[in-house]
Amino acid sequence: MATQNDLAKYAGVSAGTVSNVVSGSTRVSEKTRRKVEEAIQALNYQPNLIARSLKTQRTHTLGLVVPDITIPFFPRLIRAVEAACRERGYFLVVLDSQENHELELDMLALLRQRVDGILLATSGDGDWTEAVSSQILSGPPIVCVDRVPGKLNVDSVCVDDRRAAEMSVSHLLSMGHREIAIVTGPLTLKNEQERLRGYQHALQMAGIRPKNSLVWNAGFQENEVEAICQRNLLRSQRPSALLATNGVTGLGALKSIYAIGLSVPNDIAFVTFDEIAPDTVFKPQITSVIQPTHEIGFRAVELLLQRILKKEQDLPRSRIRLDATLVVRESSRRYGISD
Amino acid sequence: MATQNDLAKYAGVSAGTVSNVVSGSTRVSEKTRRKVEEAIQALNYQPNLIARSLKTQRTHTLGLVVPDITIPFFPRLIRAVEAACRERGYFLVVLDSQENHELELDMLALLRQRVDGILLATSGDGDWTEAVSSQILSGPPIVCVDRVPGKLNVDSVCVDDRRAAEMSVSHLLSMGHREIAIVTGPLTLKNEQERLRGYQHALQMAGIRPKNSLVWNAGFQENEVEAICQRNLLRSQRPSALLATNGVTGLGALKSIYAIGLSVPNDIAFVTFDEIAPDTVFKPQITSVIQPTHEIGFRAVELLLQRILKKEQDLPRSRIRLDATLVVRESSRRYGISD
DNA sequence: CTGAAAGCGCTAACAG
DNA sequence: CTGTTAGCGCTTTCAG
Repeated sequence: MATQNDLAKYAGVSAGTVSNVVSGSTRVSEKTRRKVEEAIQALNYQPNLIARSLKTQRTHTLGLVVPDITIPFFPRLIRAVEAACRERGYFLVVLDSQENHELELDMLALLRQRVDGILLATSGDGDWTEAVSSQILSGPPIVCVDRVPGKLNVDSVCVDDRRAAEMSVSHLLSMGHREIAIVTGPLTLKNEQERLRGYQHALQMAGIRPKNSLVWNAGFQENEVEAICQRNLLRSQRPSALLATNGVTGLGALKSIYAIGLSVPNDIAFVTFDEIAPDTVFKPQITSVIQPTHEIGFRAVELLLQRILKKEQDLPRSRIRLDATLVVRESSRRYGISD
Repeated sequence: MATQNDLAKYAGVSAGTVSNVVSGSTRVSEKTRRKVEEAIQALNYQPNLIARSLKTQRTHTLGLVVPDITIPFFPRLIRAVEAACRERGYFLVVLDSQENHELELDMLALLRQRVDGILLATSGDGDWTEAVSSQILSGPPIVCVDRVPGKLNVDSVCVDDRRAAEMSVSHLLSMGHREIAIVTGPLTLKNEQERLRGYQHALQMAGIRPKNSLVWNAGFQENEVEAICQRNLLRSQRPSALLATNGVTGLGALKSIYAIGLSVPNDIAFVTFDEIAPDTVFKPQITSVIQPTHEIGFRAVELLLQRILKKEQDLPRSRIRLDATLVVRESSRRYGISD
């Protein structure tokens, strides 16, 4: 691999001048620029990024930590973020914390020296103690995407969780349901709190008093979700509709519905946040709250780069909220109405 | 961030000695080692990886390029590879080439300076001309996983494609099918060639002459797959069973079966390589060839690290083949037999 | 506009 | 066993 020094010798100029050409400085005459560019061609020069990083203290790389790469939502988010990075000339490294807070903190630590900024969709499993938070916040800037820890004071980009939940509940109400249960993920996440709030608010607006017995708070462990759903579904008065606030509880709830031998939507109507399977082939097709993945990714990268590049002016915290879309499919169709 | 120099001053020793302690050299007395370790604690020292890389020409990082992160198989593979890397103390960066050969080559180029070795599951879309190949092979060592380009002479780890296909066909034969079609991905991939060969071989063993009209060669573009399948399924003599050689053609085929209004397995039996949806909830449940993802990932990392670490002895090319498992579910059940 | 020189933080000889 | 030294390849003053 040729170095700038080699170029300098080949072109008969100094190393500093070569550097100026390579980094596109204007302080170089046309003539020498041309000479250096020839040398670049001739020696097939590629700048050494590691050396550059050592000098500039910038890696020109962003990190994205997702909580579970096997959930279909996250690959889509990854693609969006990757596209945004590519557009801005940044390299992206993706890590999967496997819904494990310890691992997540490890990964954040690993990223610290390797990236200029971090996009974080946190695991639901997190404590985010004061100590941990300040430790993390002392590293490269962070923007939370999709999943926002309740306690951490950071920039974030996600959907308007409350409205999305309200929309889902309104839909179920309009289908004639009055007994609507909700199965949430961990309430340590701001999103889950908001989605729950939206659910409660929509019910109240419709003159229905939310019942605690219809709020099923689960974590993100499959077994846990299924156990909680099964237990509740087997009780004497089963709700006529169920809203899951994310893909994990959605899939878990659906599994438990089937395990018990109920069918959707005839025995129980079902709506979930996020897609949990390819939507055209498999039955039942699930009514879902779809997030604008692409926009989330782009806005998050944009925000993060602002933080990175304009560190001078301490921007106020941004909480960007985007609109989600409810896609109505079979699983919430009115009783007894079929294809 | 404290540097080794800071440590040296704090501990009253030289920088070189600090380095010896940090990199675990034995050539250090107990006493000075202790002094330095105290300094490390006191100053909360973290070695600077970039500086280390610049010096050692190693990043202690591996790269994994997958062709489509939205296909459920790849997130699982990523997890396995990530686990293997973690176990060996390596950092992993994952890139998604989106089934686009140009992008794939770009990414390979980006990785060149950032990793010590590359795991590649190639896009089906690739040409791998002589020029491109030698260009790539001049970079860090590569091991292909799951998908192997026909032309590229590299180490690889994948399932025994031929046997897996034979197994699938045998299963369909045992269910009474004689007219079995196959829908393949691009035959530029060694795997697809092998799977096709396995299909043909299994038929011949059963005394059935493979027909060209039952070999549907598609690419990895959804539209393409669906178009080809639809066209063929609408012909006068429809096969009674269909084998898809990967998750992409599998999902495409299934979509076209449904689009035409056929049902599985009553109108046509169906088997595919790889899982294309969560298996317990959605109907129909699909009979699938399951790959040992975990083992693939571990073997691939192991092989790659051998290449990286033992460059002296020019190891011969390894082609590791592992056994796949056929999981029989509804979609290939015998006609007229239901739950 | 160009050259010389320092130094980012680390490792790896090599003396002592 | 420890200190000194010379870079890895690049950017960035600072003189000229």
